[in-house]
This record gives sequence, C-alpha cells and structure tokens, in this order.
Amino acid sequence: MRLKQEKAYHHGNLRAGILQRAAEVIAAEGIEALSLRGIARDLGVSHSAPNRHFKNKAALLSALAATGWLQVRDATLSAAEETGNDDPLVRLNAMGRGYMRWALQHRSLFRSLHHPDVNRFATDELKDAISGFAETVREAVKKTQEAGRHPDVPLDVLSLFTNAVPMGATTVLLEPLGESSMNLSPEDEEALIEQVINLVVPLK
Amino acid sequence: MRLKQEKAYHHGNLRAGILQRAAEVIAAEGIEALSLRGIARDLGVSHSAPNRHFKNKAALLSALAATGWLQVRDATLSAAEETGNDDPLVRLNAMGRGYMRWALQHRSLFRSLHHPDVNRFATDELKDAISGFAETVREAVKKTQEAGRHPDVPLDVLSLFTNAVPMGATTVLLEPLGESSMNLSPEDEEALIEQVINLVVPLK
DNA sequence: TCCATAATGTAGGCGCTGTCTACTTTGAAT
DNA sequence: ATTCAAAGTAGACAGCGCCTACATTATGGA
Repeated sequence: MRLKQEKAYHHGNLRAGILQRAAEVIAAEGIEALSLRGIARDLGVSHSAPNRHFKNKAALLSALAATGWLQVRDATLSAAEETGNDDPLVRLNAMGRGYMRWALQHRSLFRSLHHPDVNRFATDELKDAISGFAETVREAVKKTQEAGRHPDVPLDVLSLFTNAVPMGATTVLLEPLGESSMNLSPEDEEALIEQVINLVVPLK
Repeated sequence: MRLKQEKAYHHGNLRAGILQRAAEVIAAEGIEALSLRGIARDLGVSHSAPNRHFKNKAALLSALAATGWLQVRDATLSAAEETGNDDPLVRLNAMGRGYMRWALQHRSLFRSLHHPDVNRFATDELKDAISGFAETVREAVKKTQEAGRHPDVPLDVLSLFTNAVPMGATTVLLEPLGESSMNLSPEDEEALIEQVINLVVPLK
C-alpha cells in the first residue's frame, strides 16, 4: 500500500478517476462539454491514456449512463422502502416521486441517460442497467395491477405508461420553456411532483 | 428567372438547401452525424458557406428543431380535426395518438427535439415553436377539464401530465431496450399507441 | 445606366477533438 | 531474475466549428 506519488507513472486507478471526473464535468457543464482529452488534462495524464480504459468515447458515456440508471433504480427502490407500507399503490406512487426527485436533483446526468449519442452505441453493461430499471418498474406495476389497477390493460403497456409519466414530465420540465417553471421553491417542486404522480398512480 | 447553372457562384437559396439536406442527414443517420462541413460538401459549396446563413451549428439545429415542433403541432391538430367530433376528450385522445404516430414515423427528428445540444442554445424562433405546441396542448387539455376531466388539478399540472405520456412513451420505445418492442407490425404499433393514450385520456 | 454597397461564397488557418500506432515504463507471475 | 502483459506516453492524422481576409455577384439609388 503506497501513498500517492508526486509524479507516478501509473495513476493507480485511472479508470475510476476518469469516471469520477466525467461525472463532475457532466454535472457542472453538461454532457456536451465532456471530452476525453479534457478529462486527461484534468487528471494530469497524457491525452491518450483514457483509451487504455475505454475503447472510445461512446464506451465512457455508456459506462456513465449505466451508473446513472443504477442510481435511478436505487432512488426509486429506496423511496418505496421508506414508505414502510406494503400497499402496492403507495409503493409505486412513492417510486414515481423518488424518480422525479432524483432526476431533478441530477439534471445533467438524467438528461444524459436519454442522449442519442449514449443510446446509439449502448454497451451490454448499459443495456443491463436499463433492463434492471425496467424490470424493477415492471414488477412494481404488476403488483398494482394484481391489486386492481387497470386490470384489463397488458402489463407491458401499463408499465410503459407508468414509466413514461415521470420520465416525460421531468424531461419537459428541464427543457427551455420549462425553465420558467423551474425556479420553484423546494416545496412547490415537491407539490408539483406529487400532483403529477398522483395522476398516474392515484392513491386510495 | 434563370435555370440552375453548372457552377453558379451563388447557390440560389443556400439556406433552404442546408435545412433540407440537414433534415435528410438527420433522418438517415441521426443528429450525431450532422456536420456543417459535411452538408457544405453535399451541396457542392465551400466549407464556410453555411456560416453566412447560420451564426453557428446550434442555430442550424434550432431552426431544424423549430420546424420539427411545427410538424408535431400540425400532426396533433390535424388528428383532432380528422375525428370530425367536437367532444374534447375524443379530440385530445386523437391528438395524443397523432403525436405518437408522427414521432414514431420521424424518429430521428423527434429525438432531436429533446437533444441537449438543441435545447441548450435555443433561439427565440425555437422557443416560439415550442410555446406554440405547448399552447395547443394546453388549450385542448383545458377543454377536457371543463368537460369534467380531473377538475381539481391545476391546468398546468394536467397539461404536463398529458404531454408527458406520449412524449415519454415514445422516447422509451426508441431507446435501446425498446428496440425489441419496436419491430412491431403497423397494426400492433397502432394498438399499442391506442392503449397507451387511452390511459391518459380515457374515452366515454 | 453606372456604381457604391451589401449579400453571398471562397480560401486558408487556428485550435480543438477522437482515434490510431509505435514506443516506454511499470508491476506481477513465473 | 526474467519475461510479459498492463498501463501510460508521444506523435500523427483527419475532421470539426469557427474566424478572418478576400472574391464575386446582386441590387438599388444617383
């Protein structure tokens, strides 16, 4: 175990460093501002070092998006847990709100999840992460359906619908026109989220 | 009035030519593949000619997105007209289906409408086009509300919700995982659209 | 009709990018 | 201790957006 050297030839864990720095850049300046050379500069490493760890830029974006999808999944799942309730409707409602809260708090990363460049060359890792999230939603939706919510609609359709609302609502809110509505106080934002989600997953 | 010359110094209407070719490239290869120099090459014009007509690349993307939003608006409005019905629910339902049909038929352009690069530097023209669409939706939603749909939800929230479903559903369908579901026959696709929209704007 | 002037297109260059190849340094397993 | 793969470096290449200086064309007022 060796402490960080002044000018070590090997970085230690450059792959992790790249991912970390890339996440920072995206959060601060958006995915458009991300460049492999820029990251290399920031980490004090040669411009081609990142190529040893990512086949190409798309691979880095895929890796980043994969972590994003894992975070969304965590955010929704833990929101469901925090209800301490086992009513499927209550849980799914909480999941929707957890989704939107996470997305609004991690705007740049959320936008990246649906970025064309990201999805166009999705790695298997990314596809797995997306599947994981989709499966989580699907299971929760299934339970609400078994509890009587839209019993005669195909599960795939109901899942798509349920997923589309927080996804679409957040995206619209983050777009140029939504910006006006975006300077909301935390209370107003939470109220908006609640009202929107209640329309997809009504309680009671 | 002069016919097209072999090698005219002036192109005639280069701005329109650029927009046209850009639309083709986006439809064929996606917005990632779009470059000003590439378009210039395709049009047999010098690499810096496009700069005379668009301040920068973002301005071109904005112009393109603006036409896209106008198309979505047309698609939804004409879908409403084609019902020949004046029940607000019937009309809004048709608008939602018209939206999804258009989006699935113009995938690349639809994706571009929500592309970070596009929205980040939106021109006033683009903002106006988005406003126009938003206002169209809002009016149609208002009428359904006056007819008894979710009377106690703020109009803004109900509009957001209504808009989010076709937007989010289409986006999800076009993502890597949705691809599997995307090789649908036209009939299955139409059925899927109908089922999803019926969940947002139920008829009867 | 002429001609000043604006609009439009060209040519070249700048700095940036992603990616490739060849080379060097390091660490780890034999 | 030697070998060999992993990790980092250095340089090159083509493409990109954008800028400036210049060339050509179109146009409207004298």
